[in-house]
Amino acid sequence: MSVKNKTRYAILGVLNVSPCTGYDIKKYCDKIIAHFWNENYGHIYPVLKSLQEEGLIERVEEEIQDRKKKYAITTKGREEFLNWLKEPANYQPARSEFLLKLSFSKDLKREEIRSMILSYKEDHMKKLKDYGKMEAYIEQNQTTFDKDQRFFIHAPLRYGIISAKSVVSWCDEMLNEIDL
Amino acid sequence: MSVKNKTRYAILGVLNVSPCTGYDIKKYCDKIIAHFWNENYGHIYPVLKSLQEEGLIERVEEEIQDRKKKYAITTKGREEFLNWLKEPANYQPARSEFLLKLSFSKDLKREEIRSMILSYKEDHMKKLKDYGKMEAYIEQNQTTFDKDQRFFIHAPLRYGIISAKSVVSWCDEMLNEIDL
DNA sequence: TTCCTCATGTAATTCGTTACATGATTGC
DNA sequence: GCAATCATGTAACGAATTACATGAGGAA
Repeated sequence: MSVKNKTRYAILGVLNVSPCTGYDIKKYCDKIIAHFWNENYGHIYPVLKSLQEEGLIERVEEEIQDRKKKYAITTKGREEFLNWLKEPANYQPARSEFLLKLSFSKDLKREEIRSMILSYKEDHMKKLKDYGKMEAYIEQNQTTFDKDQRFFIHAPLRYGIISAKSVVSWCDEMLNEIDL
Repeated sequence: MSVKNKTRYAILGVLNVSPCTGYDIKKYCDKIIAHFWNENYGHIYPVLKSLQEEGLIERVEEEIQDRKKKYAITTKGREEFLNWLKEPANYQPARSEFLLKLSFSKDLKREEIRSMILSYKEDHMKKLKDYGKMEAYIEQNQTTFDKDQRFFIHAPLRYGIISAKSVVSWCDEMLNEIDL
């Protein structure tokens, strides 16, 4: 178990949806789950290799003609994946560079702090806009996804929306307070 | 610049408040900023050493009698720290193990998903309770902190409260939706 | 023919956590 | 005398990012 980590399960999870290549996995991360997960090639390929060595995934050779390496999850892999799913999610120690800066900002000018919060607010409003687009897309293509599928795409998205909204309202509260 | 990272600035930030030891820095992290930042000894001590080598901090020998190593930020260190403060906070790629699991949970029973969300809700309600206590403490000891100080402690705390509340309401929304 | 996307991988480095190791001091 | 806290550090490991390296195929 040379490389054992979160990536491991992210990969198994994607392969549990459907067999695909390392490249596809990266795309899935960037397109579908980007707002709460990220992966990079430098990690995907080595983990893919070690998962195969452990027998949790296997090569699928449809047409061996090309250089693509398509993988599928094995029974053993599915078992390990489901076990992981059922475990409670690990507590993740928070690390917000923004809050760290803010909490240390006593020596900055009021105006600098204002603009710091303002730009943070804008970032989150932009996020909100993106999420809105995604949500609209899911709504419009209701027929594409069945009700179950929709929940698993929609739920994390709602999470993003609600969180971003709460950040925006926090920003407003702080911008107000800072002028007093 | 052997060890250059966030820890670097977290340490400079704490030392910019007041000179202290590595041990004190750890305590500050655990007590004051734990809800949005964490550090561990294994990282603090080496970084402390390299910051000293770079001349950003220096030893303070009050009474050399004891084994304590008290550090203070230097002018050079303060300069670098303020420069960092003024830069916009780096975008941090999100990684939520909980959302990753949820989005991959299509093969779990509805009841399992319910309890997954429920326990997540409880975690955040507990957080909320802790934040409430801290907030009350600050309110009660208003005289201890001047208005400026209060803002920099209170603002991140409010952030935590607002965020946790939004998570709780998301959980309720999802628990409701899952039964439909 | 040039650029973009597809596609796979390695190496170097940095970053962060955990375990290990040690010992003084303080309060009960 | 014992436990808890104070106090400092190293080593090993594991995780994650970035840079590097390569090349095919298709579109403009």
